[in-house]
Amino acid sequence: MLANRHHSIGEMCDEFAVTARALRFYEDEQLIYPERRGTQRLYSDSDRGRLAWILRGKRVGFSLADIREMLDLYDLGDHRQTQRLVTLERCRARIDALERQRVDIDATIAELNDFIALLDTPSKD
Amino acid sequence: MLANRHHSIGEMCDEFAVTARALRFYEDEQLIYPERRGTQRLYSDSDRGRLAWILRGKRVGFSLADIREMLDLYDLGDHRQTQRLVTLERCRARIDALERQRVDIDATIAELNDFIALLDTPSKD
DNA sequence: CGACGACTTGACGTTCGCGTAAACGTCAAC
DNA sequence: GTTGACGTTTACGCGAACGTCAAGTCGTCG
Repeated sequence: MLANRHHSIGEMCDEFAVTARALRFYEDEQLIYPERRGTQRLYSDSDRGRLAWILRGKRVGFSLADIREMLDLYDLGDHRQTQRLVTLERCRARIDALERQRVDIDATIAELNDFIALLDTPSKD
Repeated sequence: MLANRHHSIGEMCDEFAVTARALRFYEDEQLIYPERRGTQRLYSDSDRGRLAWILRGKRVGFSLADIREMLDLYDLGDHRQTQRLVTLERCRARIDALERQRVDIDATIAELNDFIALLDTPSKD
């Protein structure tokens, strides 16, 4: 495998199916810091790892701000214990939130069914 | 029961637990049309019905635009058959969407659990 | 008369994650 | 030299559902 090569922004876009605009935005938002050769961005394998992290975080519903916080803990020098713990806790909290969402969804479906029933009953006009 | 009385905006706010800003916004968005006495808004019982409709629609996840469309069908002169049918279909579509959301939530929870497992495995640094 | 509270309109601010030009630089290929 | 693909920055826009002033109007109670 070709490790430690540098990738252009276009290559990253292809590989991860994101737009260049998104990558630049993540950089603006301090989520990733590719090197530069002149003005061009050069993404290392480590940057690819961070991006994978970012995209996974997005998939599971974390905000970019949340993701940045967790990524920041990576460079903390305590062998990533803090990052591990914080991320663990965030994941658990997220799972709780999702489970609450599921309950809400079920309740909403029930209310919709009630509504449908109400629409089926003839009204008195 | 005291029917056909008129209610001030403040009374409506208290009864339905919404802000006056929201009620004015719904009016701007053509969801409700209270009468005026001078500049003051007067909400009839029919307006209260519409508002109840609006809030129920919001609870089950319809956008205000969706709700307006459905409310507009009320005044169609076909004894509300069209409204009934359209609303029925929207409700069914909404239920489908919610069920898909629930599937997504379950998948996300699964991915989070995988992630947690991954965090628990010792890494090689 | 004057204060007070409820109400009015108008308009800008908020949150999130980028999209979408505009206008320009850089580099290799032809 | 020129074309084309790719890259760059800056900056405004969007969509949803209101929040939050600002500045004024209206009616009423004492």
